[in-house]
Amino acid sequence: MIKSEYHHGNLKEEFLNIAFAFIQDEDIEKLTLKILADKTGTSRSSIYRHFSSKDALIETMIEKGFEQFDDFVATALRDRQKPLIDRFYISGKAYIAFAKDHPNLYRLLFGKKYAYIREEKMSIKDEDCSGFGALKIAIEEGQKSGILKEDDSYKQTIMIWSSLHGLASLIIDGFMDVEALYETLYDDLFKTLLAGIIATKVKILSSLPFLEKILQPQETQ
Amino acid sequence: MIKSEYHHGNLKEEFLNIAFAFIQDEDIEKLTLKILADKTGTSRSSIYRHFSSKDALIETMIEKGFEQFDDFVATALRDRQKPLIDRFYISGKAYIAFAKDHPNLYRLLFGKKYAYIREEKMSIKDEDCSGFGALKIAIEEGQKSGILKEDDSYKQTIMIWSSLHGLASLIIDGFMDVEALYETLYDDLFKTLLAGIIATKVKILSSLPFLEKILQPQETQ
DNA sequence: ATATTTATGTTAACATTGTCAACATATAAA
DNA sequence: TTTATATGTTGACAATGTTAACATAAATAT
Repeated sequence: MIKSEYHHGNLKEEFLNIAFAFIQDEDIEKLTLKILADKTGTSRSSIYRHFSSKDALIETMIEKGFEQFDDFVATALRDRQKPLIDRFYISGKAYIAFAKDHPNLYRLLFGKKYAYIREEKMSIKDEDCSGFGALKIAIEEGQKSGILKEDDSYKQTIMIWSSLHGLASLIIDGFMDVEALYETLYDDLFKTLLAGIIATKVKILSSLPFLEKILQPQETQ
Repeated sequence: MIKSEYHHGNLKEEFLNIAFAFIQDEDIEKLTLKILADKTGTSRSSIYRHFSSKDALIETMIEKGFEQFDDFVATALRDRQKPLIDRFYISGKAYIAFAKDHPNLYRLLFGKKYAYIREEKMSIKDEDCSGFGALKIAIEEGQKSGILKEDDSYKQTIMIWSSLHGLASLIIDGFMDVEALYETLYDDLFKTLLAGIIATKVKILSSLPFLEKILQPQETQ
């Protein structure tokens, strides 16, 4: 493929790369077609040869973003080598870390504006590839093995997810000084939520020392 | 005050009223100066006689919005007639209700874009008037009276707030079908969070029947 | 009362935005 | 070699927030 002055050669991917690099630092709202044009050395309207609109580019970003997110968050959940409780802990921490490391992308994925894309990507249908589905499956695994209380797994998944989402959102949206406390907050939240779904009569394994107390059959402290 | 053709008379307030009415149905992003102009029968730039910019109008909305929010959410928290646990329950439910009833306003108040306004309004300084401060005070009240475990009240406040914020956000931002389940979810979340902060050896009062189980000194179930 | 100042609204212009039609050129296919 | 397709440019469009220059009503001073 000869490098020509006129044809760029790989514009579509470069648009996406530039856009992802951009939201690493700035909100997606600030991204303009002019910025994309300038950084690629093309004109403002060249994007329309590759995306039907600016929104279509963003929609593609969201789809790719969810793949990144799901990989990063759900991989630990699926690792059957580790104790289930540890997988929850690690995966939840990865969730927060992802939001902290990519706040603008996280907001894009879980904000209101493009909720319709999320619905497609996170739908229950693809339980094994979405992070949400992976959590639900892990919860069901815990119920079957007796580690977790029998309950509506969908409801429990949402409850845990919502708490993670809340903590992540407060951190990245600059709510008071949550960020300074987030590690302790995460541990506290994890313990509390775990205590809410865990079965009490079963001996449960974890390699995480700080969890020992709640993992022993409960006594009034 | 004579009604003139040229001078409107009460434009500033009317701009705010129209803007609040607008975000009852649509996102703040969709509000334009043209809309404000048309609805008041003035020109697009008349707003600049009352606000230094469009953002300044929105900032005023946020300040007023927080007053609404704090009133709606924190009033129950301060009502010392009721048992403390019930106040938590009612106030948390009001939090969710506010978000559900005014999703665009809620997003405006707790989103990233105008976080700097929130910092002023919610600062620790005015503990008695902000909803956040009221929750913190109520938690401290619970600790002093022995109902709640001794712990860092600021940290606990954030933990509870973040869970509420997470549930509210998932509901209003269209995350799967959370809205359909939210009442059950709220009750479950409340019980779980309460179990995490409650003192176990004290007899605690509530007029809420469904809380009885966790309010009795815990036994393995 | 009259004159002056201040408050409030209008008009016209600006740069910036996303978008599109008409055109241009490079690559691929016939 | 011709034709078709893919990809990029140019120039225009309406809509946006904003500002300067102007207009008029209301408040204040004389």
